[in-house]
Amino acid sequence: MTLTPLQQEFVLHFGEMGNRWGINRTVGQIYALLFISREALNADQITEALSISRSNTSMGLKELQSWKLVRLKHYQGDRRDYFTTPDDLWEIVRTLIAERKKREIDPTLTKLRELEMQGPAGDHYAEARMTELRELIELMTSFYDDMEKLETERLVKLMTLGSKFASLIDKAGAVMPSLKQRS
Amino acid sequence: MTLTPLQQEFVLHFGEMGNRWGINRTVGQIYALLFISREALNADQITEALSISRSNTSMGLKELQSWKLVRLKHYQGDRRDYFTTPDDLWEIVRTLIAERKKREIDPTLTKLRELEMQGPAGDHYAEARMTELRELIELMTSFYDDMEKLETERLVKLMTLGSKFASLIDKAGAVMPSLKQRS
DNA sequence: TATTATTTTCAGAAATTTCTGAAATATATG
DNA sequence: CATATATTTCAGAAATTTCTGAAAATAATA
Repeated sequence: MTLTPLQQEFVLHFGEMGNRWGINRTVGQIYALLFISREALNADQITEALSISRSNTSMGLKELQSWKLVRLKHYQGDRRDYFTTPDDLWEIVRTLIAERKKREIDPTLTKLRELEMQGPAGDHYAEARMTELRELIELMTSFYDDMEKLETERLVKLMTLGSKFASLIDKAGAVMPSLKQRS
Repeated sequence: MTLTPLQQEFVLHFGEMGNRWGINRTVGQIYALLFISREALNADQITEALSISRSNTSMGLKELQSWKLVRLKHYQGDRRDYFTTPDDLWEIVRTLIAERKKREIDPTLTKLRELEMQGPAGDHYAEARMTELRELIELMTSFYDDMEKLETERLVKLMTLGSKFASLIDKAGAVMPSLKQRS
């Protein structure tokens, strides 16, 4: 497996971006490689294409599996595991967002609830700030849940509304006053 | 400056989350501390509260400034810099999203356009995948731009639509067919 | 200008993460 | 069962990031 210059550059870019995305270079590169490969690849092919060690490939694939970002595939008469990304890009994005939410948002929501449970600590400002933060995370989380449920077609339609977007919101009926924006 | 147990725990939590958010522990802690402090703090106060070195504080504050996440404040007869977070939590979230988009999405969009510019490389599948990815990022980016423009009040209303959400999209007029979902 | 106060820079130390090679484990086949 | 194939684990090496202390730079005041 040798990469074309185009593949090479794409893969290296995702390796660099890996840092910013909270995954390491190798994991980024493996995912990029799978993403642009028509056929599923086995660990040895990945290892060779990326010039990394076999064990590094193994760990990277495990990490990608924990993110639910790769699919396993098997071929008749070949007992090696072959890996691919879902064909549907929207599915990939949904998974990515769900996993990032789980890792980056949910633990904080849990922590904030936990701290509030411990009861007032006489630290009025800090407590108010934390409550405000928790409420905002809850609001955004419930919005996420609603968007998550939408079929891709509706999601695409929503995203292409453009200037109609704001007026559409205004047309919708009133909402519960308790959830209105704080001053 | 000594922290209350509540503050302590909140600050430590944000330090831990820092990793997952692509900022380091210290930066996370500094931000958390400023977030729950009623008054603006100077570098020495932060240094003492977090038990870190003065230089680390300096670098952390610089990093937070590059994220546009802190405000500078000055007091009469005191030439030290005092730092705060915006009172408006929505503003903080908007800034955070804008900066993350800039760091995590925009470079890839640029790279994809650059690779497409280089013209067809005979690598049909990879090229198609990259085009698909670019188009999806562009769609999401334009949606982001629309949401970004909304006043907070409308944003909150949108987020509280709940079950009305899906039907609202359906009620909107048809969109340009060229931007419909790909099979 | 000299002095003091404040902040930044930066080389290297410390800590952490990433990666490798070798060994261990697991699984299939003759 | 013995052998071959495939994958995982893991200790330590390598690379990278984070943090510190000391020095330098910046800026106000006497």
